[in-house]
Order: sequence, then structure tokens, then C-alpha cells
Amino acid sequence: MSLFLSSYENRLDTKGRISVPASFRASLSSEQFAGVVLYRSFTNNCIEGLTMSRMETLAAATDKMGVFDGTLDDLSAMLFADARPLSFDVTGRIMIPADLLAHAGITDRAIFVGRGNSFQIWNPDAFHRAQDAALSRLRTARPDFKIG
Amino acid sequence: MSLFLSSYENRLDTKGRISVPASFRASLSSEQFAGVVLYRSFTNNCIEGLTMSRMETLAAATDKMGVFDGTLDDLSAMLFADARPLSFDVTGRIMIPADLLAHAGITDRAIFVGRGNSFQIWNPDAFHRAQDAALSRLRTARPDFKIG
DNA sequence: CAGTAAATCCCATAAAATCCCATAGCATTA
DNA sequence: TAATGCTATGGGATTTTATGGGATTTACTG
Repeated sequence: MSLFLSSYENRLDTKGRISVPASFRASLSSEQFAGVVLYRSFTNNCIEGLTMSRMETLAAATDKMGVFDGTLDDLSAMLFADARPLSFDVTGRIMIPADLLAHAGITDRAIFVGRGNSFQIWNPDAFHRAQDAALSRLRTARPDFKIG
Repeated sequence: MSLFLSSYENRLDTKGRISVPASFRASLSSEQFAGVVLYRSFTNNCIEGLTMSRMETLAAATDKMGVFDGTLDDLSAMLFADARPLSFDVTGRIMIPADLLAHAGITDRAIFVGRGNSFQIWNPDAFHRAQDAALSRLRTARPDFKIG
């Protein structure tokens, strides 16, 4: 699977549909399931997005863990119960369920944010605030951090 | 992958396209993805350039870390969200997105600067100023630079 | 079952990105 | 010197993309 990179701000139309960025769809082109899996982020006011095959990888990973691990149990319970498979229409749009939109505070615009092997969907303003905060945390924690 | 070396100043045409130096393209010829990944430098007013395979290495590294690792979260948030995969056209040009150009103060000309395993894209004048400044810092500091 | 709301299919369109071809300059070679 | 090939650049033509909206189908509700 190719990576989810960059950020794309798109609009929700009057019917609540929104285009998944073409480059994200390209990252999904080899998938069996023509669509994405969304769930509410545990850590942010945003929506997490995965491919179906990655969802299956996660299921396999939780199987490997202990049956009596309480935290993990909570985690996978949340994840699988909350996950929504959404298939694309002909033009590559999805309809994001209302409770996910509410969780992320999205009304008329949303930004799709690449995260490598996954992606997120944010209210654009909230995302930019979170990015700014992340940058200052990084500068404080590791003033000389380098990539690669 | 062979190294990115030397500097090349090229023009942006009216459509915003610019040729990636042929020698840089040669350094990328063994890559799966025929193009580059650009993002805004965290430390300078310039654009950083990487290969896609380097991005994939980073994505694999983030997978190995815990889901709730804060610092890593910030770092990958910054990088994956900002990274733009740009593929070459037939003649080896790319279109640099407007926000990256703005970050680097590039309008009609840009200089591609080799950095070994990566490269940078600068406004030519800004680059030459930064080079001069770097040179005088080196003359003052005389850092102890060892090979191997 | 009927009536209503919601979802999906289908087509249209403007802007943007990409493809394709052409050319000028330079360097190398016969 | 003429021929060749590659590089950077220019611009017209085509395709893709995001978005809008009417029409049809599906799902829910009382």
C-alpha cells in the first residue's frame, strides 16, 4: 500500500457528501474494498481513517495479545465497535456519519490529513491549531530534531 | 540511491512547473515512485526534498512505536501531513504547491541544492545569503568534523 | 402498507492538473 | 564543422478532479 501523505481541504455538499482526495483514493486502488474505514479518534477531536486491509491487520494484532489484557480489550472494543466502513460513490465521495462529524466538529469543510499508513479527517481550523501546537511542543522538546 | 550533489538554478514557467535537475533525477532512477517528496523545512525558509522510499522507511518506523507515543505523534503529524508527493512529467518537471513556494519565498526562479541523501529548494538569493552566513559561522567555530 | 426521509445513481461543469509536441541551447562526437 | 543527443523551457490540447444537483431507489415509520 502506498502512503497517505499531504493534506487536502474539501467541502461537504448539501447532501453531506465529501470527496476523498484523489491521491488518497490512489493509495487505496489495490484494496479489495473500494472505500475507507472511519472511527472516532481516541486522542483527538478528529476522525481516524484506515484501509480495510489495515483493519484486518489490526484484528490479527489484537488476536496475538493476551485474552485477559483489559486495556487492550477496551481498545479493540472501541475500535471495532466504532469503525464504519464507507464505500466510495462513482466520483469518489463518501458520506461521513453525523456522529463522526460531531466528534470532529465538522460542518461544511473538512481537511483530510495524511499520516503515512493511515489518515485523519479534521475541522480545518482545529487541525491548524493542533499543528501549531505540535510544532511548538517539538521545538521545546527537541530544538534540534532532524528527519531521517 | 546515489547522492544529491551540487546546485542547479532553474526557472518556474507560467504554469508553475520547474525542471528537477537531470542529475537529481538520475539519483532517483532506481526508485519505485518516479518523483520526489517535498515539505516545508522546519528550520529554514526553504523546501526539503526526499525520496518516497525514505518516507516509507519513516512510516514503518512509526508503526513500530506505541500508539500513544506523544513525541512521535507530533513528529509524524508534522511530516506526513505536510509532505507532498510530486511525480515528474515526461520531461522531468514538477509543480511545486503554492504554499511551499510561499514558505521559501520563491517566485520565478529556484535553486536545487544537493544535501547528500536529501536536497533542498531555495529562493536563489536567500540561499546565497544563507551560504555566506554558514561559511562565516564555520570560520568562527571550526567544528571538529570527523569521517567515519 | 403508504408516506416520508435518506441514500444512491446519473449526468453536468469549471478549474486545475497532466499529456503531448515543439524548440532553443549546449555539449559531445564523428 | 556537421550531426547527434540531452536538457530546460514553452504552450496547446486533453484529462482529471472536486463539486453541484435532478432523478431514482432504498430504508424507515407509523
